[in-house]
Amino acid sequence: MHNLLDGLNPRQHAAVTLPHTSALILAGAGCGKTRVLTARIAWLLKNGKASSSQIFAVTFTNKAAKEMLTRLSALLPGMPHAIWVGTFHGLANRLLRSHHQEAGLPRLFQILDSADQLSAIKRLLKSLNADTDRFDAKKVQLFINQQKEQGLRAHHMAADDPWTRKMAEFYAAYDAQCARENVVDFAELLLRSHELLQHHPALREHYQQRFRHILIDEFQDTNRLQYRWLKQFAGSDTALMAVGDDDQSIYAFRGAHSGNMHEFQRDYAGDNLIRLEQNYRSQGNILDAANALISQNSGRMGKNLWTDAGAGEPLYLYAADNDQDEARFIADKAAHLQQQGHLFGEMAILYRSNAQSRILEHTLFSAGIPYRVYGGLRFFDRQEIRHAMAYLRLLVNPDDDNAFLRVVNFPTRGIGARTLELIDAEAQANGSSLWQVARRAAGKPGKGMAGFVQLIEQLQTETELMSLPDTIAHILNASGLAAHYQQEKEGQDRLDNLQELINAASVFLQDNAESAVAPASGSVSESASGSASGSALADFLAHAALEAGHQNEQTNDAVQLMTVHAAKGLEFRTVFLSGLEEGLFPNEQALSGSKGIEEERRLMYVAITRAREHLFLSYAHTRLLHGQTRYGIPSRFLSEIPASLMQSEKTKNNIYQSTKNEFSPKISTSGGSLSGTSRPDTGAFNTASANWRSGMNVRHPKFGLGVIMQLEGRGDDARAQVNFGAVHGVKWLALAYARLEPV
DNA sequence: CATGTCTCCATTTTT
DNA sequence: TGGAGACATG
Repeated sequence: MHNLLDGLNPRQHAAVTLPHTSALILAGAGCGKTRVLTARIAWLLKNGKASSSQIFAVTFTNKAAKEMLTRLSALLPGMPHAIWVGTFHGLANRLLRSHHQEAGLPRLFQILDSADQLSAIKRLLKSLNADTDRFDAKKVQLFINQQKEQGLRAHHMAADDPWTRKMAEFYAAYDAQCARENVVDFAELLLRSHELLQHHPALREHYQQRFRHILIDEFQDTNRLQYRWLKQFAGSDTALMAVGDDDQSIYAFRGAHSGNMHEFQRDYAGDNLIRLEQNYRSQGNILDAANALISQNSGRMGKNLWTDAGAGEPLYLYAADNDQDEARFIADKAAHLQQQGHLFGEMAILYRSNAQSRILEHTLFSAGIPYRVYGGLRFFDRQEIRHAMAYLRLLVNPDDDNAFLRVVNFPTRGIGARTLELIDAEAQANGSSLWQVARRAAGKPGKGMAGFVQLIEQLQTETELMSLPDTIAHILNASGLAAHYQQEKEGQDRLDNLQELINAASVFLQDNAESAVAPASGSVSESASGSASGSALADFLAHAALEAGHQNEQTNDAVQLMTVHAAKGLEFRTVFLSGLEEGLFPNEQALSGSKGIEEERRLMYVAITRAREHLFLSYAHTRLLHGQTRYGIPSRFLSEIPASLMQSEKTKNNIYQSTKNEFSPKISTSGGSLSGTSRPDTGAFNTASANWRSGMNVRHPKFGLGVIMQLEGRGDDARAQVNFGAVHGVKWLALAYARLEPV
C-alpha cells in the first residue's frame, strides 16, 4: 500500500485518495493520468473503500482498457474479481448479453463493424430502389450513426423537410433489417443498452446500487449518448471520477463533445476539480511552446503545464524548399541522432494526413532507415480474415445476410448474380433472410446453392463438439478457403494470416478461461465469465468485432510514422512534426466553422506534447499534392510559438546540405512571417501572363504578403490564386484589377 | 466470372 | 499522383 502512493505528487495524491465524492480530474498531457486512475482503483480496493464488484471503469480503446488491467494486476496481488473494466462498447455488449431478453435481442446477436454496417446499408438502399446519387450509402451511414449518438430513433426525427424524411425512412428500414438479421452496430450497442436501463427501472437501480465508483478515462472524447449512458449507472451514492483534458479534445469531428466536462462539473463534480499540471515527459522549452500555443484557444478550462526538468534543447524549425527536401532533412537528422546513440524506435515522424507519409517512407527507405507506419489495415479487416469470420458467423447465425453474401460464392461455386437476385427478391417478399430462402429453394435453382446450404449445415453439425481453433481450421478446409489461397500466387501471406486467426482463437480461449477479468468484451454473463452461454464461438465473434486487433507489435528498432491523431497518448524522445503549412496543418477543410481552427490547434498541441527531448518542426515551400505542385506558406501555428524557443534553418533553393553544420542556425525567422525568399523554379504553370508565376511571392495592398499558388486564364481573364496566410486565407484575384506586386 | 479500363476523388478515426 | 469503385469486355 505504501508503494501504491509512493512517488505521487501532492495533486496526484489528492486525486487518488479522494473521499467518496465525485470529481473532475483535469489531467494535462504527460502528467500521469493513467497512473492516477489505476492507483485510485487500487487504493479503493486495498483500503476496503470498495469491493471489486463495485467498480465500473470505462475507457475508449481496448488498448487503454488492457493497460489499466495490466497496471492493476501489478498493483494488486490477486487480480480482482468481477470488476467491470472495459470500453464503452465492450461494457455495453456485456450488458446486452446479460439482459438480451429485456433488451429485445436474440441470445446470440452479432456485432456489425463499420464496414459491415456500410455494406448492410448499401444492400438496404438497393432493395429500396433508392436514388443512390442523392442518397449515398456513406451519407446514410453517417446520418444513422449521428442520430443514434444523439440518442434518437427514427420515429424521433422531425419530418420537416423531405430529405430528413427520406433519411428517417432509411433509418427505420435499416433498424428493421438489423432486427431481422440479428445484428447490432456499434452505436446501437450503446443506444440499446441505454434504452434497456431507461425502460427497466429495477435493472437500473440494481446497477446503480452495485456500482459505487465510476471512473472514466479520456472524458473529453465522450459523445452525448455516452455521457447519458454513464449517468444511468450512477445512483445517489455513486462517486464518479472523470479524467480528461479539454485541450486534447481532437475528435469533435466524430461527435465527441468536450462540453461534457462542463456538464459533468455541473452534474456531479462541483468544486471538486483537481488539475494535474506537473509534466513528467517533456523538457521546458517544449512545454513552453505547447502552453503558448494552446493559450490562443478560447473557453479552455485552463491549465499550465510545468516541469522540474530543465529547459532542454530549443525547438528546431526547418524551412524546406519542397517535400522531398523536408523528408531528406528528417531522414538525415534521424540517422544523425542514431549515430549519437538514439534508437530509431525512440523517434516518431508525425503528419496531419496519411497522404504525407508516402514521400517520407520513400526517403527513409532509400536512406536505409528502418521505419514502421501506423494505421494500416488491421488484422480483422483483412479480406481473408473477413471471409473466414463470415463462415463462422453463419454457423452461429445463418440469418446474417452480410455474412451470407460475402461467402455464398467465395470460393466460387457457381452461384451468380442471377441466382442471388432471385433469392433476394423472394426474401424481400417474405421478409425473411436470404439463408431461409436459400435453404427452402436449395433443390430448385442450381446445384450450387444446394451445395452451399449443405456445406453450412454440415459444418454446423461437424463443429458442434469441436474446440474453437479446431472449428476454424475445419472450416478453412471444408469451405475451400484454404485451397483457394493455396492456389493463389501471392496467397502465402493470406494463409499465414488465417493460421494466425487460429492462433488468435487459442489465445482467446486461454485468456477467457484463466481470468475472471478479461476485458468486458469477452464475457457473456454478468457474474460468471467465460462462456456461460455455451458458445465460445459467439464470444469470439464479439471479441473480433469489438477489437479489430492491433498489428503485430514488432519491437524492431524502427522510426515510427503516424498521424498526429494516432500519436495521442504516446510519447517519443524525438518527434519530427512535418508539413506545417497553411492548408495542411491547420488543414483547410477543417477550418470551416469557427471552432475548426481551435480543434486544429489542439491537434498541434497534442503533437508538440508527444516529444520528450527533441522537437523538429518543418514545412515545405513546395509540395506535390494530388499530383500538382502546391505552394505553401508556414503554418500560423509556428507564429504562435515564441521565437525565442526555436532555432531555425532554411535551405537556399533546393540545395540541402546534409553535412555537419546543419545544427547551426543560419537564418533566424520566427515562424509565420511571410519572409520566404525562395522561388522554386519547378512546376510553374505557364498559363497566365508571363509576368506571373506560381510560387512567386507577392504583395497586395490590402491583404499583404502572399504566395501565388495557381494561375488560370490569359489576358484580361487571367486570375491568380494567392495564399495570404492565416489572416486573409486563400483568394482568387483577377490580375487585371488586383494591384499585386511581385516581392 | 475474371480482368482490364475509366472516372472521380481526394482530413483526422475508435468501436 | 494513385486508389477505389463503376463499368465494359474477353
